[in-house]
Amino acid sequence: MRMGEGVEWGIHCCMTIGQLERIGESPVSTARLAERFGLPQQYLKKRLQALVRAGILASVPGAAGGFDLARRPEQITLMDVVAAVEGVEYAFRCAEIRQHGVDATKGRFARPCGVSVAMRRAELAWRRELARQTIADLMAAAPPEPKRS
Amino acid sequence: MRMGEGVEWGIHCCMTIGQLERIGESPVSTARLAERFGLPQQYLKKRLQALVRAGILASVPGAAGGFDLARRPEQITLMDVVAAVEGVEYAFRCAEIRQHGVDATKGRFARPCGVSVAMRRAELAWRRELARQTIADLMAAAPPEPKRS
DNA sequence: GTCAATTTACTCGGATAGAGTGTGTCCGAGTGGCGAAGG
DNA sequence: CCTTCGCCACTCGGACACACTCTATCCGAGTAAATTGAC
Repeated sequence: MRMGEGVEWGIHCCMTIGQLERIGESPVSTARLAERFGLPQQYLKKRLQALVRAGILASVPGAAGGFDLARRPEQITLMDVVAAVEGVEYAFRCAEIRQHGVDATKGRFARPCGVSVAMRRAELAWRRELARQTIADLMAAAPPEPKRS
Repeated sequence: MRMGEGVEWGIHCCMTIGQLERIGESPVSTARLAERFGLPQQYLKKRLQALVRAGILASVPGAAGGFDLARRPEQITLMDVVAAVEGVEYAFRCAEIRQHGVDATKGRFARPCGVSVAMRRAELAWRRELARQTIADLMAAAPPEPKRS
């Protein structure tokens, strides 16, 4: 199992945008973010669009455009960013293979699949922990952003 | 993010092998497991080999061969199976993009990346929950295995 | 009838093709800033 | 000097190729059981 790198990009970009917004340098263009992190500019933009659709970032078109935080950093959790980039589906998808076999006697599987329940419980713990941390928390722990070069 | 279906297969197969072992029908061949779940036999075998390498299953070659549980069901956690099939690496891999940019002033990033810490904390919660459940637990909650057809 | 060697059929194990998802790049539409011309 | 119009450069947005991982399949090596023959 592997999480796309877009998650790391999204979180760091949200943090940077929040920090730059605080010192009045917003909106922030993808060019600046890409330079800041050494990332492919076009692809980064594509990924940030997903955050816009999810209502985490707000895009500002035009000459001095860029991206702003759509909500206050305290109200953006890591879970929000992960869901926006990776999707809201569960990583474990129960295909109900227990009913596909020849022994799938009627009524044997009325109860929900125990495997699915166990896996979902673990993922819920994961999501709960992600939802506990906000962008603001990470901003507070990160080193301050230097002025524009 | 998406978990491979091999995880579901592996867990269900471990449960079935454990149940059949209990009534003296072991080892269990991949042919029987594939028929039981309606899965491609060859590919299922390939996936179970990963469980053998991880020390979860034991392969018995020969005419009446198949797979056995290498440990007691109480000592096989869902975390073991997931790690065997999906790998032990963390889903979130910190690429340290914060140091790749132009502003990577020396010493600014002496502390570990907060993003990495937060994501790892969430994954640890996930793994903890997976390690809490064993194959034996799921076997107890599942319907009993019918005799060989 | 018993034993042993041989055959046989079944198993696992790893190496080989095909599809789906994620990654990376491109070009077009739209908007705000800037400059020049006119009043 | 101020206002207004037009141009332009910069931005976002979505559509188009490439690479990699996951999925699926095939064939070969090895082993235990079953068979057959001799004793």
